[in-house]
Amino acid sequence: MAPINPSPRNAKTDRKEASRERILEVASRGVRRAGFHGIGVADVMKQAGLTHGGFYAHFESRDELLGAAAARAGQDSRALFEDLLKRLTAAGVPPFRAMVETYLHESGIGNCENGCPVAALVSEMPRQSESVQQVSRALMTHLHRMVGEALGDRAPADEAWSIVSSLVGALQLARAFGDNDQGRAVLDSTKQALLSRYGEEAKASTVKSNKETKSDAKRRH
Amino acid sequence: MAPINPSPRNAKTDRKEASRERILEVASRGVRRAGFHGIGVADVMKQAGLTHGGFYAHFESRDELLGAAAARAGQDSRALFEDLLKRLTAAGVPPFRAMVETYLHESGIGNCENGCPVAALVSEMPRQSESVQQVSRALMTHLHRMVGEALGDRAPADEAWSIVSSLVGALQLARAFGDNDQGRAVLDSTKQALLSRYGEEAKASTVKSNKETKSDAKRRH
DNA sequence: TGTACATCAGTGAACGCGCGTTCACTGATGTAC
DNA sequence: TGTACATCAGTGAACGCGCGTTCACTGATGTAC
Repeated sequence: MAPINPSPRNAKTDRKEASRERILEVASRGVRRAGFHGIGVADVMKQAGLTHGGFYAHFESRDELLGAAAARAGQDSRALFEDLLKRLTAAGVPPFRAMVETYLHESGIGNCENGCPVAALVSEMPRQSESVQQVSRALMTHLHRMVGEALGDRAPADEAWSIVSSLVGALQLARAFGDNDQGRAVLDSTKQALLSRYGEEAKASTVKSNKETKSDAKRRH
Repeated sequence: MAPINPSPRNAKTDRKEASRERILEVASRGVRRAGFHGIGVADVMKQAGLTHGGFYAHFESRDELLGAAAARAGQDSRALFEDLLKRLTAAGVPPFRAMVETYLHESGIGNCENGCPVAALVSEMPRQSESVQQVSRALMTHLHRMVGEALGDRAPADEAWSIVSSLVGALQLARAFGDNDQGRAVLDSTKQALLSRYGEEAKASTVKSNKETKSDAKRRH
C-alpha cells in the first residue's frame, strides 16, 4: 500500500527540506536588508549555495518567496527578541522597559538583517501583492500583541497601537539617519518618551524637566 | 556681448522649464505612491506628456530624478500641510492639536500621493544613493522642525523626535492595514496618545480612562 | 544482497520582457544681418 | 520686415543588461523484485 504521507522521511526529502530552509534563511535576512524589491531569485539561490533553476522546485513564484520570507523574518526576529527580553526581565528589568530598550537598542540601527521586519518593510507593504500584504498584517498584529503583553495593565489596550507606532517609526528614522548622533538621538528621544509615560517610574513624576530625563536616560547601562 | 545669464527667458526656455516642472510633479507623486524603486523613467515621461528619450535633457540620471522628486515632494506636501494648519488654527484649534489631527487624518491613509514623503519612503531611504539619502535627511529634519514649532514650549525640544516617530510610524502602519477599521484604529490610538500627553487639555488630566478618551476623540468635527 | 528501473532535487542554457541609457534626427524657436 | 543659419527640446529606434521563468537534462537516491 502506498504511504498516506506524501513525503516520507528519507535522505532525499531531508535534503530538499534543508535547501528550502537555507533559501528561507537567506531570503528572510535579504528582505529585511534590501526590502521586498531588493531581493532576486538568482541572488537568493546563489547565497543558499544553489543555482537559480532549482528555485521553482521550492516556490511557485518569486512572490510566494516574498511572503514566506516575511513570515520567516517574523518568526526569527520574534525568537531573538523574546530571548533578549527574557534575559533582561530575569535580571530584574521590568517588562515594558525591557521591551522598549530592546526594540530601540542602537545596535538595531545597523543590524536590520536580524531586526523587526515591520520596521524594515512597512512603507513597502501597501505596494505588495495581496498574499504578501496578508503576511504583513499578521506581522503587525504580532508586534501589537507583544507590546500589549509588555504593557500589561499599565495602560488601556487601545494605546498599544500608539506605542507600536512610536517604536516602528523611531527605528526607521534612526536607520535613515544612520548609526550616528542623529540616529541615536531619535532612539533616545523615543525611549525617553515611552518610558516616562509607561515606565514604572512614570507614576512618581509624569512630567520631568529636560535635564532630569537626560541624566536619567544615561544612568541605565 | 553674450549674455552672462546662461539661460535667458524666452519661449524655448520657458517650455523646457514647464516640462521639467511637469516631470517633477509626476515624479513627486509617483515616488510617494510607488516608492523610489516604483517609478521608471519612461513611465514618468509618458505621464508628463513626453517621450522617454528627452529625459536626459532634464536630468543626468534616474537617480538624480529620485533626489529631485523627493525634494519636490517635501515642498509640495509641506505647502499643503501648512495650508491646512493655518485653516485650523485660524478656526481656533491650538497648533499642536491641529498638527496631529492633520498629519494623522484618515484621508491620508489612501491619499499618499500628496502626503508626507517621509512616511511614504522612510524604510527605503537607507537603501538609496548618498545623494538621495542627503535629501531624505533634509526631509526628516524639516518634519522635525515643524513638529517642534507646533509643540512650542509644551515640551523640551528633545521630545520632538519621539513625536515625529509616532506620527510617521502611525501613518505607515495605518497604510499597511488600509483604509479600514484597523488602519483607523492605529491613527486614533496615536492621535489620542499624543493629544493626551501634549494637547492643551493634558494639564487638566494626564491620565484618562479608555471610554473617556474615545468619546473625546469623537466629539471633535 | 544485488540488479534494473523510477523518482526527483538540482543544473545551466535559453527566452522574453522591462528598464536605463544613448544617439541620430526633427522641427520649432532664436539670432544675425 | 525678411531671409538664412544656429540652437536645442523633444522624438523614437536601438542597445545592453538584469531578472523572473521555463525546460531538457543529470545524477544521486529510492523502490521493486
